[in-house]
Amino acid sequence: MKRAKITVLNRFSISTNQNKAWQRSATATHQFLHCFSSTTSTVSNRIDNVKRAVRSLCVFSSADSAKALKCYKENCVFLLRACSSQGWIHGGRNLHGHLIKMGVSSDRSVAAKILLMYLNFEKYVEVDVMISAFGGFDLVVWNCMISASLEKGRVEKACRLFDEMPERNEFSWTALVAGLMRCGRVDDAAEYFGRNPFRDVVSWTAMIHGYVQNGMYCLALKVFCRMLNRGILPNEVTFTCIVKGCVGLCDFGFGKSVVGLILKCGLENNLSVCNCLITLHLRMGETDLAKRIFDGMKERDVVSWTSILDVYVEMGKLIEARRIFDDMPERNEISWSTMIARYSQVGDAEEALALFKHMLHDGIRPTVSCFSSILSASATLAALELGMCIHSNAIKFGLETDVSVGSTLIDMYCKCGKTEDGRRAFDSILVKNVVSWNSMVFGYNLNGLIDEARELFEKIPSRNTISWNTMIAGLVQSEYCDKVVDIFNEMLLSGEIPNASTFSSVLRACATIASLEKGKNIHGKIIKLGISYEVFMGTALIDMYAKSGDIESSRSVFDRMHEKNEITWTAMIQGLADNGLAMESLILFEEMQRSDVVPTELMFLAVLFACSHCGLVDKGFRQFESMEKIYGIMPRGRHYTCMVDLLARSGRLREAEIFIEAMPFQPEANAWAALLSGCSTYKNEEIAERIAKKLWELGEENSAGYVLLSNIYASAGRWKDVAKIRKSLRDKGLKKMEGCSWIEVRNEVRSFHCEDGQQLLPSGMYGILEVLMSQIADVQCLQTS
DNA sequence: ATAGGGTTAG
Repeated sequence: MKRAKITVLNRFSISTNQNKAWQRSATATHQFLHCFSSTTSTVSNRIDNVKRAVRSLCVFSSADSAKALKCYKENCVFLLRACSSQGWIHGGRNLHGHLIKMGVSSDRSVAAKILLMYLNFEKYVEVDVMISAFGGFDLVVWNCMISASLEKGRVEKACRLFDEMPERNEFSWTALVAGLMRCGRVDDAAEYFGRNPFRDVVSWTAMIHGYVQNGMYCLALKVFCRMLNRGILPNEVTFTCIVKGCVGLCDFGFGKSVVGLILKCGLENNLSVCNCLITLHLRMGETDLAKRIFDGMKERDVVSWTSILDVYVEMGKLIEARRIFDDMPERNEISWSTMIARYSQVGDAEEALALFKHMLHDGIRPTVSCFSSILSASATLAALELGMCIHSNAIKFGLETDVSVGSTLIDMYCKCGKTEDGRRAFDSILVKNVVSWNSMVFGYNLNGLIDEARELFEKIPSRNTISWNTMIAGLVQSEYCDKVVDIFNEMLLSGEIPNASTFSSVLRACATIASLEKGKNIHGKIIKLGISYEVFMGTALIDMYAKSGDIESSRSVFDRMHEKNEITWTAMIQGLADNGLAMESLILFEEMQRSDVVPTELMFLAVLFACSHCGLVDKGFRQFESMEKIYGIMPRGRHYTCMVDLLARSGRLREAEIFIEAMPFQPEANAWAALLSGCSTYKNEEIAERIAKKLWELGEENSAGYVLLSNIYASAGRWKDVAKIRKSLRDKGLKKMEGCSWIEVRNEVRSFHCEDGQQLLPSGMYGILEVLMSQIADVQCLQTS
């Protein structure tokens, strides 16, 4: 197709004496042109191509040398293929009419292309006409029929046609093998290839390319070796396929041997071979060699330029890449795509959009991937207006029904908070795949619409691991943790294998409900499946064990993890501190400081918490001061609250009060509460009242402070003040934060709230509670006596 | 003669 295109351009440049010709075929060409411009008025390049082509057609009429006839036929073939691939059925019909008028439609080279076009459009009346023009079903017609059936994905029909053929030649076999490969029917293709009596270089290449196409690079390499052993000499097409296979497999050792073979065959100057060698060397990390190949090329085409553009893009040299892009003699949709994708990736959505507009202006039809990359940039930046602009263009090109464009549209709208528009994008997708379903479920989850997510999840025709992970992560995020284990079990029943990402969500849920039994069960499954302690999952395990009170298991997971990030360290340090092992927590923190990990804000929170629970006031202060001085981390409200707690717990109430007063910003309500709590422990009514006054003045909406103060009054027997506080709590509409406890009974978590009546709980549970209460009382008796 | 195999991005 590309060669034909160049011919069209060449013809255009020599078409000077064309007036007479133009008049002669005026009606046909006019109709032809009109047809194209009316159906594709938005795409200027199609019209330009057609205009050029029609002019070339006209030139032929005035200068009918053999050379011109050949050119003319090539132009016809180019146009017929263009009509086929672009789905321009009206253009195709008109062109056919034109060819009849010019008396070339019965030429077999042209007729075959017309036949293929009608087969592609599935216009069987016209197909019959063309077949009778061939004089019935001859070998060429059969081969065309097989090719066309496979193009449409009708594998069974193609095989039937092939099996029914009276005789077959090398074209029949290769058409079938290549077509089966294109349809992903690798085994069938291999079977037919084995039976092929005409195994020439083209058919071997078709096999090699088929394996590469289906990502089976290893097999591609094996077939290539087999071909060499049979003494078949690879040609330039074989080399382009096998080099692509080496790149896919990252087998650069094999790649180097292939380069040697290319030199032996004397194909090192072939254009296509050089083009793929640029990519091979880029992927091998030999960017200098890649550049040298490009520089040494005698002839370069748009693929060469796009390949070298990619070298600079991959090296992260965006400015140089842009310079190459601007200087390129010719750009195609892939060159544009490459640039736009890179600008989108680095978050320069504005430049991506500018290039996108420029591309449209140049009459290049944007590819699906172009839309996807620029839309995902809009999604990341939550740039709704930009996304909508791209969306309108996708509609213009009829690509909003495409599954991958649609999926990125869903993502973009949902990340911008426009869930309904996301749903509309979802509904517009013509043929949905699991990615589009997952995107929509993710979108609902993202915007907290957990019921909608669940409903849609149930409707997914064939779920994959990502579908389950998305749903599970959504439930964890929306804090429906008790439902997570149920859905996880459902996943296991469905036969889907969970991965590290699944486990990290499920463990987070177990940690939240502090369900050690369930957590251990999950850990068992992880071991059974042989999943290694990858960072996120390992950290979730540490957190689950720590939150469930099994700090020994938590630590043992931590010690067995090979790769740790700052979140892992934080989880362990926090876990130790929370479980009363404050000293161990501090020791671990110091161990971490000696390694390369830089402490974070959250880590300091855990450390200060540990200090406060150990009564290590001075150490706490040293850490607090080191935050800003050594690590440049500004302490936040929560850090100050920890410090207040540290002082208050050790009875240094006045110091705590001064510390709060000296804070550079408004303290958290919890800071006052911590101090009040200290006042309560050390029975200091004086400071407590001052703090309470502050709380009143601030109009603080935090109930904990009031409750604490009322407790202080209660313990001092000041019942009038207690009543006053309770009234003010009621007046402000504040409710005492509801306490909640839960236990696990036979693999089921049951939660209690203080207001739960007996009817809400199964009988028998209260009996257990009574036993527990008496055991607690016994322990207390022992301790006091 | 006509019909079969290709390289560049994500």
